[in-house]
Amino acid sequence: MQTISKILEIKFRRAFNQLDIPEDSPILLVEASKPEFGDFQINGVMGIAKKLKLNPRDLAQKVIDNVELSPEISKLEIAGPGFINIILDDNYLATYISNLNHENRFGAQLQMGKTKTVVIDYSSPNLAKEMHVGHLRSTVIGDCLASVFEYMGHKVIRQNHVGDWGTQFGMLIAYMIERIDDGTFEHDISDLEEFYRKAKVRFDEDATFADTARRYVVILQNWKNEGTEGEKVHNYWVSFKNASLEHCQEIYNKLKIKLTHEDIAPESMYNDALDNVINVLENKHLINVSNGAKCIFFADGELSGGETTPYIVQKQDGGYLYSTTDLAAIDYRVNQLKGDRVLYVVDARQGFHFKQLFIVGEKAGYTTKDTSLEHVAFGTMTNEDGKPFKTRTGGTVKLIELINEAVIRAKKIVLERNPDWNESDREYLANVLAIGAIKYADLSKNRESDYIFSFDKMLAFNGNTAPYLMYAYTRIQSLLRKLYLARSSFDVFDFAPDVLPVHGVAYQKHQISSSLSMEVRIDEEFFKQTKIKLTEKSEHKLALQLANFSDCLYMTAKECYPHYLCQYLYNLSVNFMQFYESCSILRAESMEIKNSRILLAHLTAQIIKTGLGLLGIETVERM
RNA sequence: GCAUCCGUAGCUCAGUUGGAUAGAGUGUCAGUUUCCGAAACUGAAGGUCACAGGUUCGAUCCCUGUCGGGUGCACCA
Repeated sequence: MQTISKILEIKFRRAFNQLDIPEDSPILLVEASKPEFGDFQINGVMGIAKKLKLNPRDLAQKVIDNVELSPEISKLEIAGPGFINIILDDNYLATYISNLNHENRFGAQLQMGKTKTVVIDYSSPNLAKEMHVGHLRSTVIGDCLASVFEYMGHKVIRQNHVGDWGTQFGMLIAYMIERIDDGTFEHDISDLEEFYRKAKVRFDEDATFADTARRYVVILQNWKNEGTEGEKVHNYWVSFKNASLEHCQEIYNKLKIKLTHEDIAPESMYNDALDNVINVLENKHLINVSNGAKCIFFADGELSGGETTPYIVQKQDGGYLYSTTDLAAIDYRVNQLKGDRVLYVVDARQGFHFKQLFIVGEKAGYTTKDTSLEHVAFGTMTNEDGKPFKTRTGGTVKLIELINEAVIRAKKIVLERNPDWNESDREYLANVLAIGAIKYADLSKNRESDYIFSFDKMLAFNGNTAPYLMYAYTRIQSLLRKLYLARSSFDVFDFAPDVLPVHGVAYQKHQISSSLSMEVRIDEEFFKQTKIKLTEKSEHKLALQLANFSDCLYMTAKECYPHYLCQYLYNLSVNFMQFYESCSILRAESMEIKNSRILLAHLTAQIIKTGLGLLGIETVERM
């Protein structure tokens, strides 16, 4: 069993072969651009006709004559200058989506084919400071992509390449020790930003302090040989890092980001490998010394511009740079972790650096022909004037503040909508909505363009937003709940006997005692005994969209574009709403159709929930 | 200066190796609740795809140029 688009492609390729059309001619099978053009369309015939100097409509007709319709296709039509429109057979489509379920990941497993190892570098905050809004996109986009790859059956290795190295840390440790000595140090370092600011002030105003700070950096680098002071400085460094990582983890927990301690691969991890990076480059005669710095220069055309800027791997004072670390990281990710695709979810402004890095990495021999290093670039987050997102005074906005603000606003809205709810339910919903809104607003836009952040727009609760998708889901769940009679307060339900023939199950996902998180599911027996029947147009449309889930995931993963998945889920929800408005379920004309529609609704809910889950967005059962 | 990304409806955005009459949402206006959740659905209006050439059956997409904007370019990360 394969995706419908793949099956159609094979069918048409066979027809092409019978007409002696070269194997490398593209079929160009795509989803129909408009409903009146059917379900799929073939765009390739016109190009081929031109190449072979044939009349495109005649060729299209010949192709159609050679395609075996049954059982997938109900009708083929020639349209315009030589398009072929494909209308799928209702029975076939119905059977196809009947086979979509959790076990085969709604068809996504079909794409597994070759399992790849995907290394994803994302989030990667600097531990010297608290996470700020600039870290949001990398964190959210990277986490989504990791989930998608995993869901499709690939092996995913997350790499949180946190910044725990560099001159700032000498300064921070010096300040930390100073505070400990005068007894004013707080061990949790509750406000890292403030701590950094004060350390910087000390660094700038006091030359002795600055010298100490610089000395600590050197000590840190060689601490194993620096005796007890080295050990002391090293230990403070470790404890500072841990404090900072706790801040990060707090954010990850709030945002439901899957990163854990296991995924942390700090810059310092590569320290011992840096000498060797230089050796490798030198052995390959790639290094030139310029102004005392070790550089790699590029040949004309190698970078398609910007070749005059060298890639510096060692400063004149002997120190290494992030460019050196990044090379060591390539070696590790490709040769230790065995990554087939190595993704860097990093700001687009670092595009030039990655362009250079990947070329040098290849020259150094760290990559193979089969490895793909990819800069998954994203644009800058701006305010509503299109300017970088800053506080009124021009400072950086802490990520935690942005999250809290979104929750506060969501709470207000929930209170207006559901004044009769209890406090804990409202709070729970507000959290899910706020986090979902933040993530969806980001993920639903093409990651490569700059993105205007607006609380008002993302919390608008209508249109292409997380709340709309969540609403579609709750509407279906509400419908399914109606099909059950409550037997006890929360956990077990019976089907109403005249509706469904078998037992259903309901269970609680979370520990909180609330119907918000009580999910109703239809059990396997019902699936087995119910046949989907597509009679109405809106049912056909919905079914087609359900069938295309795995194609959507495939494209999302291929291009690393989460907005493909968002667009898909939005369209699915719209299709469902239209179906829901035009086809009565509870009052369907027959039991057969009623049960079929219940299954359609159920399947829709499950795919919305799964899709949102891949975006990192939770669902609720009521809202 | 070189490089790079962008310019699509009032606003926010889609547009999958070049495909049919360029699509959504929002906002505006007009409809739809004795019926499964109106946080919904239906319809109308809204466009010189920045501009000018070129390539071809066909260009928002590819090429050239112009205008306007963002970003990056030697020892920070």
